[in-house]
Amino acid sequence: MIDTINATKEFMQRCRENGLRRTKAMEQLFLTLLESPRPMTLNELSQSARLNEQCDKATVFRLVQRLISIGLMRRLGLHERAAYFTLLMPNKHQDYLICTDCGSIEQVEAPCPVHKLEDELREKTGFRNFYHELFFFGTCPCCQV
Amino acid sequence: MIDTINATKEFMQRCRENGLRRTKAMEQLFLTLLESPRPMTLNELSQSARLNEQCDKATVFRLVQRLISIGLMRRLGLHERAAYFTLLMPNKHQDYLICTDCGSIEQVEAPCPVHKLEDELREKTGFRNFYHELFFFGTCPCCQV
DNA sequence: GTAATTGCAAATACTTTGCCACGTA
DNA sequence: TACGTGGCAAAGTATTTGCAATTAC
Repeated sequence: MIDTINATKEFMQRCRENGLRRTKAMEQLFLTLLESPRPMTLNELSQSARLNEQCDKATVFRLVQRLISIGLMRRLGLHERAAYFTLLMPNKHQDYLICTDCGSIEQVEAPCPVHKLEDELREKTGFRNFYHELFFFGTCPCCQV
Repeated sequence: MIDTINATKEFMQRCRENGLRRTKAMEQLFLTLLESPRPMTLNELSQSARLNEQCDKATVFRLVQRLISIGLMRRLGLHERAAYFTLLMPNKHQDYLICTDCGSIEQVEAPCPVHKLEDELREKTGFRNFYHELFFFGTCPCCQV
């Protein structure tokens, strides 16, 4: 709890250093995310106990945008609004390398290092139809100005 | 090329075995995906050379749904329509375990096995701001009827 | 006081469904 | 013929933007 409050203060401090203004919404957003054991959607955020009736969806959206732009947050998954689909080739697993600037997607040629952990988790967690997805993200050489 | 055609035939065969009817749209969809080195969005599919003016967006959508339901395709990423966001804690990487039925998201406690490959790829590819995301998917014990 | 931030409403964008015509088996 | 599939149009849902009012500094 104290950790959460201190972490929030640190995040707010980093925002200030990056030219953002400290607002109530910002504080509640940090507390909400720090208290959550998992990533959250914009809807979950704007309807959470701390933010609900506290601020508008658009406010949460723009706040998150700002925090992403200064490197305090990240959007998970492929960075397009649309969903991606792939064929399932039996016994062929594929990892991907994605440019966060131009959106290009390439296949990773190296062998996937996750299968061992996948087997362990399959057994330990009791999940069925178990599989994993591994994506690498970054700015590709072409997009580095 | 011949591989692509044969693979398409095999996929069509598997569709038939699962009670789906073989249609032109289905054939063009398989060819398109097999020729693509990466996953595709519904828009990319319905506007691709093979499918464009060949069939409607809704058709592609429903076709993909059917193929997913019989296990020939997969939708990448978290299975919610909305995007997920997370705070970036310095030096804290997190992998996730997600139930494809109830949508629950848990943190994976085991150490992440990807860092070595990440370092290799960072150097080899010349990408900047490099990072990765690893998700495990499956049906959690609670959702296994 | 100045510029960033907010709320509300409207505009976009992607996804999903209804309904009837059509094509496969 | 019977029923899965397709096209078109409309509905649904998440995201994004415009603008005037408000707030942090």
